[in-house]
Amino acid sequence: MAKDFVTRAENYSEWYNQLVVRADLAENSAVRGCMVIKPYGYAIWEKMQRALDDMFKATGHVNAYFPLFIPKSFLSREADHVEGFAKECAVVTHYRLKNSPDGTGVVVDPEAELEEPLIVRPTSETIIWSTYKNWIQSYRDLPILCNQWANVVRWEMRTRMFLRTAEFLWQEGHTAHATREEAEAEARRMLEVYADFAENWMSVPVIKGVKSPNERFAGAIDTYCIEAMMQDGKALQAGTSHFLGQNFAKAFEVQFLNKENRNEYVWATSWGVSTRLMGALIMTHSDDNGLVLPPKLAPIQVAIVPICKNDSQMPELDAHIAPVIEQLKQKGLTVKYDNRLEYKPGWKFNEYEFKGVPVRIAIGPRDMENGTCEVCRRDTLEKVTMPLEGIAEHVEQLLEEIQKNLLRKAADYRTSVTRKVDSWDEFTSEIEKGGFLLCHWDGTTETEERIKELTKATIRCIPFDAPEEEGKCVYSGKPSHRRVLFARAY
RNA sequence: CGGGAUAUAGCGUAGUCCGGUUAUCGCGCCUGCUUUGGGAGCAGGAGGGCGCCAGUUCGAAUCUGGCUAUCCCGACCA
Repeated sequence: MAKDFVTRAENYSEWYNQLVVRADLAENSAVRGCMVIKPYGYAIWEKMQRALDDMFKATGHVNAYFPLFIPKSFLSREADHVEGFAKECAVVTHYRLKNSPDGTGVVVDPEAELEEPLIVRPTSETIIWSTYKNWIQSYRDLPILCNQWANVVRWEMRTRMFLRTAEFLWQEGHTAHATREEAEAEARRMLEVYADFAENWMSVPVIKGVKSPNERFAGAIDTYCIEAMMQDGKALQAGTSHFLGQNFAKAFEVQFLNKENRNEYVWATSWGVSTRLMGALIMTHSDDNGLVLPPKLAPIQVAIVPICKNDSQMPELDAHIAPVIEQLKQKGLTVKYDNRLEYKPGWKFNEYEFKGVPVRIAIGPRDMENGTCEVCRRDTLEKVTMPLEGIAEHVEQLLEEIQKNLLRKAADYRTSVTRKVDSWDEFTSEIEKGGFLLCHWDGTTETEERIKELTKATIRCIPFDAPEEEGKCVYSGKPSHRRVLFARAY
């Protein structure tokens, strides 16, 4: 059968959407801009959640849950915050429907208008800080290190599966601290957690840095971020951590009594990653054969496909393979044994490649005779026939190798599309090729916006590890002390 | 909200310019037999009235008007 999507479309986004659909991850919902995450896709998200949650707990955080609805007045308490989100809010104005007068259905009951409209949270800073006000009186109540797993709604003009949906799942951490230093350190620490997760669980290399003032979160003093590079040369913001200063504490009157018996405003951070990470995962590793998943996040780590001459042989193969499955499970691996008779082996091979299963084992009559099996790794599609003896140990090592290889491959790719650019001519031609451009920038928002206007490139971040280096702004020629990271982004 | 495009079976599509028997083909689905080491073969079968509304006409998937939805490009954004 002809492969019907894998010839990479001219249009990368078409390829991506096809890939998502074919890999059984998600589909568009009947609700505009919303996404149905299918069981296989959700299984990946659950693995991400679990890993992240463990990392949050290990850094002393606890989970809580806050309301979906935010009174309109709360949102407007912090000026920058409301300005940033006002244009994309879903608003609840009524609480009841009634039969329409002409009998053709139901209409909103005009009698049932809310006194104050409710906003479906686009993020929870406001509702949480209105709550923290009640939780905090003295320095003894600090710090508060809370996280919530939730859904949020941002009414985006244009949506895209996993990368920008109207409703999305995420976690948002909201912490409260007694000192500026402690809050800043917290924001930086959580960014490290995200970078660690991206690289060691997702095999997605990221660049850590700070956003330019223009790209800052609405209401933040500083926004730290991790930036990833997708295979089509576009950058993707994969996670953010904000140092909020005392902005929200002031907006919601959250003060604490310090050791000197004086009232002080609380210092805040917030940080979040979303189902967008799944978009990053897909766009970083996938190839024309389908999804490629890092072993640590793959819902199925090993797929075993028995091959037999006829139906009656299957019980014999089942018996032969049962101990192998057992050994693999003993190692804590997730194994899918697919002995369905209605699909042929070739079909199954393709199916598990679509789904990104890291390792596939095939065992047939020939192997039964020889005591062997065929092991195929998804990242390189390399096939090796080897003894069944010790297969569990081998697979365990292979999975680790694949996990590392994916990161290495992605990092090599990123290196190959990252270059230093020093002139405006070069910038305009190089940006067309995609990738990261490391350039000097004069530090002004005017220049940044002008560059965006002319080239669609934005400053992804000012990398933490950018060395001090004298140079001239790639656009204005004004002096600069370090290079910043430019790219076209999702 | 501006520019462009599309809407025919569960999915992907032909037909639309130039109206005319029973709306095309592929995948998938159902039945049977043969198959099973890279998406099996053959035979038979089920399923749609062409996004919605109105109009023109003896006759509309096809022409006209309106509406809706989706996709792409902008503006906006994690």
